[in-house]
Amino acid sequence: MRDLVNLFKALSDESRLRILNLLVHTGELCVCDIHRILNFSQTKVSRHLTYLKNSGFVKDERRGMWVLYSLTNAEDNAHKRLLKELKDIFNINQELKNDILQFNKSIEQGTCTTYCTIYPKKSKCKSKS
Amino acid sequence: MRDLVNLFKALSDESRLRILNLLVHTGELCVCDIHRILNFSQTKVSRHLTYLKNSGFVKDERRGMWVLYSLTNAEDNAHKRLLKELKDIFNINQELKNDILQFNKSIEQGTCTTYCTIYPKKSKCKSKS
DNA sequence: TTAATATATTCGCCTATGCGAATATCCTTA
DNA sequence: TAAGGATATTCGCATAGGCGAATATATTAA
Repeated sequence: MRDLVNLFKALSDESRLRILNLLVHTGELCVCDIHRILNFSQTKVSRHLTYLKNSGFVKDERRGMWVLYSLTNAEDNAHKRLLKELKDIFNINQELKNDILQFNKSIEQGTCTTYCTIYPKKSKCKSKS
Repeated sequence: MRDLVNLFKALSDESRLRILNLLVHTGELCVCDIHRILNFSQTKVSRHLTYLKNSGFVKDERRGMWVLYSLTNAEDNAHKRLLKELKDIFNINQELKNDILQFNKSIEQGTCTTYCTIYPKKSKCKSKS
């Protein structure tokens, strides 16, 4: 029960939903990419990522200088269901589409650290979506 | 976006989830039934019902002395999806089952105002679930 | 009109949490 | 080891929201 409430709490913030939307779409991103794409202060991004990590929605992995964040594999049943639904809800949300456009721009302009510097080979993969 | 966040905020509290679970299961209940079944103070029940009403999850209807609360018909797409998922999540949650047991007890003992006093004819219907 | 029951609201208090600014820490490279 | 970029944490402040106690309001019945 407490876990369930905490899942909803993690989703109760517009900044966190926008971050999750980006991670759902891209697979993984470093902090500075989220910072640039959403135009959030670095502190703000880091704080919300910590919150999402504690809630179990995301995990982090250090890659040299950078820390990459991505969605966790939901083991809990409620988590699994919510995540699935969340993806659909993101898909039908107009406002969130703009964030994806900003991500695409960062790929085209070569400013996306995750896919242009850390994983340059994956950068082309982006055209698939 | 703000609407979506507000839906999640409404679900970010254990008391509200327990109230919603009861309403999902029973269809509608008056404030005093929720008060007795969940053993919440009357103030607490009223406060959370007001919150749920403002968030769009429930509606109220005065019936003489009592005010009956029930789920709204979700018009919004995200609301519709969340509600559907919520019902499944409630179903697989062990802790919430006890609240349903308490409701059943109140039916058997004749202390459920909604189905023994306000709608006595519906009281038998309860055996269907 | 008065009493009783049901419901809503207000008040004071406390905690959670959001924010920016500043600072600390970690990692790489020179 | 020093510099610089990336990330995390701390601090001070403000607001949201949870709670119980008390109070107000609404409705019914006597």
